[in-house]
Amino acid sequence: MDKTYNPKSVEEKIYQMWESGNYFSPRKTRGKLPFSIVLPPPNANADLHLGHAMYVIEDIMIRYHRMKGDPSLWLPGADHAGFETQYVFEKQLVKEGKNRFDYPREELYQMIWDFVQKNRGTMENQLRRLGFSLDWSRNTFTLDPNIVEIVYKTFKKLYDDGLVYRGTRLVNYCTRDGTGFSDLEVKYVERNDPLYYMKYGPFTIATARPETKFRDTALAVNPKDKRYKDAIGKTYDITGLLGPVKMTVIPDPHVDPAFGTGIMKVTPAHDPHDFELGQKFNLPVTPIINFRGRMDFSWFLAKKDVDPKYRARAEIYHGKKVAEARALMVEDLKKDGLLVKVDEQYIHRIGTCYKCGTIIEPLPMEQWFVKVKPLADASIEAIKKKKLSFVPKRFEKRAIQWLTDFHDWNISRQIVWGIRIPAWKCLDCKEWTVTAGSTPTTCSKCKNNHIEQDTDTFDTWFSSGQWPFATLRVAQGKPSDFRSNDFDYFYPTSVMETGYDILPWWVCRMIMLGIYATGDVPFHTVYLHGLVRDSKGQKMSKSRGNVINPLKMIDQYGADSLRMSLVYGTASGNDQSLSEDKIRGMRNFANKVWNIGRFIMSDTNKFKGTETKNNEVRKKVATLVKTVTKKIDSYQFGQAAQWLYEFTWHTFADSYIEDYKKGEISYAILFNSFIALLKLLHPFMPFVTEAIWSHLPQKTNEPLIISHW
RNA sequence: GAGCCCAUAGCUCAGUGGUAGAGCGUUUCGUUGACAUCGAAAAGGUCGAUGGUUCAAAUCCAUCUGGGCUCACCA
Repeated sequence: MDKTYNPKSVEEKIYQMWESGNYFSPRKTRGKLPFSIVLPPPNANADLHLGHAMYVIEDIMIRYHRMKGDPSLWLPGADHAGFETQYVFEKQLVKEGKNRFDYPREELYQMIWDFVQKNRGTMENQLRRLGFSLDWSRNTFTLDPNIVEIVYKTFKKLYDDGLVYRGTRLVNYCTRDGTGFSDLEVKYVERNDPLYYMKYGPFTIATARPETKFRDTALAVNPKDKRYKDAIGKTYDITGLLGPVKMTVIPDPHVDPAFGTGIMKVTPAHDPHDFELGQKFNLPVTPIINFRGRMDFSWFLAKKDVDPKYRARAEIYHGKKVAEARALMVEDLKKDGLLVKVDEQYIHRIGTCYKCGTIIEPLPMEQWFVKVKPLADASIEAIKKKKLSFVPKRFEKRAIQWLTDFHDWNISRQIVWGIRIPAWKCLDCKEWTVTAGSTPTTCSKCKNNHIEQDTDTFDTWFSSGQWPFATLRVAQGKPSDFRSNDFDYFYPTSVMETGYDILPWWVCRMIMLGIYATGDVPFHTVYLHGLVRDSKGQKMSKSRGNVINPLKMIDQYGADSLRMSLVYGTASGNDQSLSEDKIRGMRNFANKVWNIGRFIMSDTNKFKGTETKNNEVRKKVATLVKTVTKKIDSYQFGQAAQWLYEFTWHTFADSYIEDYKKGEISYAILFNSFIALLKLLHPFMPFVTEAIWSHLPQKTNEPLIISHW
């Protein structure tokens, strides 16, 4: 054995030994309670970052349960990450002076497919580098045909049950990326924008978006507001920038009398609240902004006998970008004497695209929506009935809050990279035919054969939301296995371990879709880890230049050091700061363990003496086993790691080895204690412990990974 | 407007009813066989503030202060 532990020389060999020995594949055993975790599938085409390295917690649980003898399955997979991936790909296209519209759909899809395939192996090998004991024989990808089939089935079932519907709603649309989003993809940012007070017939209204006022359909006031009580129900003549219009005043209890002038313009086509109000009062939805984020005055220009002055104005506005048009209109308002005042101090929150930062336009669009409430209600019930618990507990409240607040979920995306929606529109009767994946030849309503498939794809989270049951239904063990279908044996899975930041995006959706599709929760425990930040507590990001690359750290200090750093002294749900110093410290610890092993190997039975401390050692080790077991069982991995670190270094090395040299402890006791310690350390630091194990004289040839806890 | 989290040694964080903990850093000493990726020793905190519950509070409760996060249809 070398004087210092050299991770590079052993890690790859050991991982190969594990993998080729099939130790990662569980043996399904009748009468034994299985333990299963589905790995949150990383983006297939991206490198791993430290957040992924946090899955070490899953490896600790899996290795622990495997050693306890539970049939333990950790199921790997990759996510096609629809929009995220297409976004990265498009950026590359732009660099080459092209864009996505230069290619037909099929060609673009194929190009992205190739792009992803090229990068796919990297991510999986990086998971191996971390020492993750994933069962690669069950590896899956969200675009595997058999996974897609399951996603289609769920969609069809939802459709048949009336839980998926096609409808025109205001959709969060990014005019730069050219797709609609669900509510979760909208990032709200605080901004200071001018609030314009303008004359509006007999009234004055305040608005931050004067450009949409041409398609106002009503005025709204709070019914309790005495100032406008008499106006409700009446229609007024109003002269705007494009001439006279008629506008009726409607009551709306949501109007805040203290805001602006207490009277609000209603624009159903461009404001979510106005849209709802419009539904209630039967107002038309009349857009004035198109999907490229430009003003659309074609409805006005199409009018006959319009005052040439107004027509000229509309021609100027038409086709201009929103911000540009707004500036022009404000000038014109001034000219016409319609601008009363401008509040420059106005601060509000506007929706932006979480990816590119472009202002999200709420635009009326026909999309597929999931009716969330029934699904959410069933999920809340399951949580309240304790079929599902959260670690730490506080996230239960948060999950319920999310599930309560969800609006209907827009699952259509106007991108090609993803699972194309299995719905066909009849060009004659305009009805939709939905299948579970098969291609229909005729319209299900009018039996005509003029049908065309929807060009949209599913929101990535719609497929990954089905991940636990989809992967288990697809992954089959050997036919000879007890319960060859993994789903029957491993579902519901034991634990879902992931970052708390995707609780609403992913965890809540998995609960909803899992219960809906299988009748049972997808997992019993949700363990949420915190974000990994830099040593100053700042978020790691490329632009800040403070990103720690996990692979680089493994190269430098070994996988065990990185693993231990991420676990040691951390608590569930809390963010942690990680510094290279800490990783270095853990590298030293790995070396310490190595050298204890070296000492035990080289210095056998030399020292004779009174052996008065044998019992004390025996007792202490027994306590340690109990404590570490308890900590792992209660998901306190950070504390388990601390106990192990403390005992190994400051009790075993500093005291026991010294006492042994004095002859106060027998070699047999020292040796057996070390064996126990190696086992306890193994889930946390699998490589160094397995390496030492292979040097120790053993009765069996069994590797440490399957030794008994 | 609502909710959640954090505040403990110079730095980063564990601990959560019973005499204050770790890692890194600092100071002093140590060159021999497990390990300098080491060892021995030391300095350093009235556990954010105030009040309460308790025989006992960093730990439970209330209020406050500072920092962070999330949600909400403020036009």
